[in-house]
Parts: sequence; C-alpha cells; structure tokens
Amino acid sequence: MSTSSEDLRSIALAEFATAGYAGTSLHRIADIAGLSKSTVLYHYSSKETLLEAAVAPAIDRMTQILEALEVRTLSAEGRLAFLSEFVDFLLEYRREVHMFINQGPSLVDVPVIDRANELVIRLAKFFAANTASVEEKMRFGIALGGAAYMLCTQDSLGFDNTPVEETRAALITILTGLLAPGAASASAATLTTANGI
Amino acid sequence: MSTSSEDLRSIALAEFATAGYAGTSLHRIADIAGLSKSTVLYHYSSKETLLEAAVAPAIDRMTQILEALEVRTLSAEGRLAFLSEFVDFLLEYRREVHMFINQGPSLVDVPVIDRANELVIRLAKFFAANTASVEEKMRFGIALGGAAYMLCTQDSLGFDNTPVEETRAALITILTGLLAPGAASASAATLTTANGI
DNA sequence: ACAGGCTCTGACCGATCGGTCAGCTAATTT
DNA sequence: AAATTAGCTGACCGATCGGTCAGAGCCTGT
Repeated sequence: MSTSSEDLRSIALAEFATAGYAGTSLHRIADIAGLSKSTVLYHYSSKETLLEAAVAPAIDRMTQILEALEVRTLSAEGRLAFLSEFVDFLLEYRREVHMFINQGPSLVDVPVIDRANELVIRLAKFFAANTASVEEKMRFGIALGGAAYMLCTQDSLGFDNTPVEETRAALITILTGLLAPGAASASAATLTTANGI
Repeated sequence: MSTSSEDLRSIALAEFATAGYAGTSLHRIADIAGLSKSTVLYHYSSKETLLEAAVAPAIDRMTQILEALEVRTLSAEGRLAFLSEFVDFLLEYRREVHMFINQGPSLVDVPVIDRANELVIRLAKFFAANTASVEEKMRFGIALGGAAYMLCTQDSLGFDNTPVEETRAALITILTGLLAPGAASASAATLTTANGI
C-alpha cells in the first residue's frame, strides 16, 4: 500500500463526510491530493471502490464490537463498559459514522453502505429492544445521531481545540445520562475515572 | 402559486433532505412530480431558487424565534418555555433543520444556506454562551443534531406511527434532561403537562 | 544494458448534469 | 372571436461526471 493510496483514502473520507458522496467528484479528491483523476482510478478502480476502502475499517470494527456484544448478556455494569468502548469507537470513526447516519438512506444500492445500515439497525435493536418505549427509542436515536454530528462539528461549536480526554469523559457522562436516565451521574463518574481519565 | 409549484417545493425538500442537494437531480424531482425537467425550471428559475423556496419558511420562522429570544432575558421558566416552542419548530421543520445541519458546511456558497448557518451559530451562542463549559457545548450539539436526525429517521428506528403528541412530550422531556441536567425531570414534567399534552 | 513492474498522466468516451429556447395547448381576458 | 397568458414540453447546449486506454517516466532485478 503506497503513500498515495492512504492519502487518497483519508482525503476521500473527509470529503465524502462533509460534502457527501454524490457531491464529491474524483477530480476534487485528486486535486486535494495533488494528483490527477486518472491516478485516483489507478489506485481505486472506481469511485465506489474508494468509498468502500474509506469506510471498511469502521465497518469491521463495528461488526466486531456488535458480535462480542450479542454473545454476552448485559448487566448494568456491562452496559456501561460497552458505552465506554462505543465512545472510543465514535471518537476514532466519527466521520464514518456521520456518513452512515446521514447518507445511508441515499446510498442503499452500495453494498458496503447496506452493511453499515444493517449494523446500525442491529445496534438499535440492542439499545432499544422491541419492548422498549418510544421515548427510549428516541433517546437512542438522539444519542447516536447527536454524538456523530457533534463530533464532526466541533470547530463550528467552538471547542475544536479541546483535548481528546476531556471530550471523551464528557461524552461518556452525557450519553450515560441520555441512555440510562435516573441511575446516571454516579455510575458515569465511576466509569469515567475507572478508565484513567 | 399553482398546485405544481407547491408540489415541486415539497418534493424537492424531501429529496434534498434525504439524498442531498448535490445528489438530487432536477430530472428526478420532475419525475416524482410527474412533470418534465423544463417545467421545474419554469416554476423555479434554477435549482438554487428551488432550494431557497424549499427552506425559506423554516428560516423565516427560525429568525422570528431567535429575535424574540434575544430581546427578553431568560429565566429558568423562560428557558423551558423556549424549549417547548423550539420543539414545535423542530417537529414542523425537521427536514429543513436536518438539511441545515448536515449539508450546511458543503453549501456555503448558497446565500440562503449561509443565513441558516448563521442562525445555527446564533442559537448555539444562546444555548451555550462563550462562558459555557465544553460539556455544555457538547450537550447543545448532541441535542440539536440528535433531534434532527431522530425525527428524520423515525421509520428506521421503529416508531414512525407514534402520535405526534407523544413524540413531542417525549422530546421535551429528553431535551430538558440533556440541556439542563440536574434540575431536569421535575420541571420537564411540569412543562409537558402545562402545554396540554 | 535491458526488461518489467509501479506510479502517474493527458486524451478521450458516453452519460448526465443544470439551464435555454421555441413552440404547443388550454384557459382566460378583452 | 381574437388575443393573451399560464402551464408545460422536447430539442438542444456547454460543462462536468465517472471511467477507459495507451503511453511516459522511473526504479529495480537480471
């Protein structure tokens, strides 16, 4: 894997996430990378291949997390531990998650995006089972969509130079309060400090 | 304003919100409306004009809300009353808000979207003033982005046939807890019932 | 020195994009 | 009845889209 390939992958991911897949041309990606459009199609045989390469790591990681999750039963502590793991996932793959969430419906014919949509549904089923109330389902949607949006808009919200540790700790606190209202703040504080923040 | 004009406006809004402005062709809008592309350009002189017509009502309403907000000072009750008003705004203009939030950065050269972006910034400044902590700014981002996402994805989250009143009451409860942690649940319940739900 | 990959490029292709224009039809105005 | 207007359409335009292809430059192994 050459340097150009990795450059193109990260440039494409950033552009797809902000301008949208349809709104980003191969010419633009090539320009940013300082290459020609032909070179982009040399490294990735098509625009769709480039998209798949851009989001594949996030999908693999998400699949892995979900499989481990669906095996073990979920105690109250296990739920909080999973939340901590999921926050790390969100922090690392914020742009990919933002893409899945906001462009998933319009990219249904792309196989890799279909897999992502399926993962989101599986996650939703875990967090808000069929027996869950409407409010619980809404809480899950707000947590997922809100976190992805917020993490991709830090600059516009005015805290883009915040250290990652602080963002992580605050996000765990907020999501804990959102998804487990009631027995929230105490457990969240315990979890936050337990992870060495 | 003929029937076709209004049809095209609502079709365009729905398509722009789900597939993105760049990802939606005038041909597709015309097809859905059962008209020709030429007819779309007869009613709206350009694609950008159609976008402006689609989002203008939401921008006007949001401007009106913000101006009224920035005049009066904000007591604790006033803040909750505003939240109730803002939830109504979100419910009515969910697709427009979803557009502003997710496509705002990529449509900076469109004047009407610039106005929308400016409104979001003004709203952020109200909710999380410059003195606000990072966590408070994050809470605002999650609330805004999360509510817009959740309301536009009800079907995928499995509660699309929920009556509006229930959605509204739950959203007020959730957002109150998100934006005013601590003195949340009691006030939220009071506000919810006070609005006749 | 030479042969063979790797990386990269410009020229070119058909399809689709947003947009223009002349003109059709049916209703309305005078 | 004649003229005008609103609503709509297909043909067409230049620009840009994703994608193909032959080949140039370069580095490595023989």
